[in-house]
Amino acid sequence: MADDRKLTPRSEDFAAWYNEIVQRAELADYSPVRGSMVIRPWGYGIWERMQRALDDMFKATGHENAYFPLLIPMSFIEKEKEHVEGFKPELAIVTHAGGKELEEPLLIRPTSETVILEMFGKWVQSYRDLPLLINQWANVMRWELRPRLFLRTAEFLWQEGHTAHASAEEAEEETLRMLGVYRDFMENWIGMPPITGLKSESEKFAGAVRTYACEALMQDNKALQAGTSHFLGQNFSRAADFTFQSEAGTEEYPWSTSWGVSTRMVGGMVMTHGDDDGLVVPPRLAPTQVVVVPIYRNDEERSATLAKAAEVEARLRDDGVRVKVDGRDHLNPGAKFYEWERKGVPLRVEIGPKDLEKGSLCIARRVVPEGEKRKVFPAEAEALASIPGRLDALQTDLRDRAVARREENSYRGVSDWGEMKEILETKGGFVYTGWSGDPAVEARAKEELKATIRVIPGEEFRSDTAPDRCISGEGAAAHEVVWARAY
RNA sequence: CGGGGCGUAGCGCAGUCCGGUAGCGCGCCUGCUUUGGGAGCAGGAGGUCCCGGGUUCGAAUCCCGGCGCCCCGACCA
Repeated sequence: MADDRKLTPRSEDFAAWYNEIVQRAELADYSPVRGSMVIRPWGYGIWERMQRALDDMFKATGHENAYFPLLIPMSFIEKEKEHVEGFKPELAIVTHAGGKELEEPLLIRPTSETVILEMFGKWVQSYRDLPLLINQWANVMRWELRPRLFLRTAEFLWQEGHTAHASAEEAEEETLRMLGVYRDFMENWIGMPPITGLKSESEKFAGAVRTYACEALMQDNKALQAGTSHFLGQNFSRAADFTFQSEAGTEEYPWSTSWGVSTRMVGGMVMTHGDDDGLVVPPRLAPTQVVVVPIYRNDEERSATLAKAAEVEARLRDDGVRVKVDGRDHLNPGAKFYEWERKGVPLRVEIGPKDLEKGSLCIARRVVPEGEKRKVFPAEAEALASIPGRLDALQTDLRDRAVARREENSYRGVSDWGEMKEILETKGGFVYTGWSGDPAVEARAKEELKATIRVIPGEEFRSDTAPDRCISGEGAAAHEVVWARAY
């Protein structure tokens, strides 16, 4: 960077911009262990807001939290053939403990289906014990070859929901319900509107019957898989020899689901809303929604503006606003402005001698509406009263802008391979086409275009006119699919 | 695992080609003056120059061997 106070612009080098913003907004830092990161208070505060909102949504849909162990016996994961095939390359395995080599290696969970279903088997005897609706907040480890802060780290934080049901229909319903919860959360809390749908066979979770996913489009027009919900059929209950007695008296394997979202969503938030000045945190996720900066030239003004700042803080806190006064004396106001803008705090209230004199407050907005100025100067009472509404409006505005950007960069009705190639190699974005269902077409796209089918879109995201031919030119379209380059 | 880049003060870097005992900016500490968009001045603290060997009177610099990190790719339920 020419000026190390400024970020590399997104247009110049999006990856560099992303790395700089994550560190300079103090979201996270590299740790001594390659592939692992330290989540700093500002980043963790955002994750905590995400957790709280999601946890409420899980509880509201009947789930309870539990906690299962970090270490899983090697033999457990080997019980489900596809599962172990899928995960083996990225497992971290503990072979020694207590100064001795272990008889059976223990793996650090990459996900917990195997151990959770094993335990479910001990707890469930009858259909009356079903459904079992469990979630856990945990860390997992997948030894990724190429880590990226938040987007792909060896260790990451997530939640994994695991449920068991007496019927396939009920389990499928649960799978879709949680996909909907994720979508709702991403739209209304992160302001990161995903498209949702089914994964193709080649992209589904190892061991699942069907995988549904939320796919969001980042500002560089690459897709981010932001959450998945799996219908596991009876695969994992069979592997764990988990059975129950049905109402009819027969012994059956339950139908299970699993679903997860992770700290990757923090990366998605960065790449959805951040700009060349820094991070933009949606109000509902911001650990601090309003920062109050006092401005003064002498001790008298200092005490007067600090007193007013405390008053403003108390008033906003009463209104349920997360507010903080930045009373640091060794920084001048400009330095504070830049810092809080870089960290993405939605609103700033500036209080100086002129405001005290006029009985007004300065409200500076992190995101400036088109054609307007950053700062407005309403009378104090009006300013304070307006803040909750301003936060709500920004929350909605961020989402609406993201929806608009997603749609502007979605290309429907593409029927020619060359056209798809042209889009993916230049602008990027979501490309909707027909697909015969032949995996060879996916393989070709991956090789030639570095693109994959992100989802077979759910009904609501499908085009008005269903494509009739496969994008390969060979055969009829079995589905409409969405292609993109992805993280 | 392939390609590229980089390891020198907390951070960002120069110095390395051409060997001579370590420097710049930011940050940090103290004081004074400042404070409405990244303050100024003065004084100050801070370094196994990634590690190990070798060459040399002398190595951040040259030679050999390691290690680590970042980026691009392969891979990524």
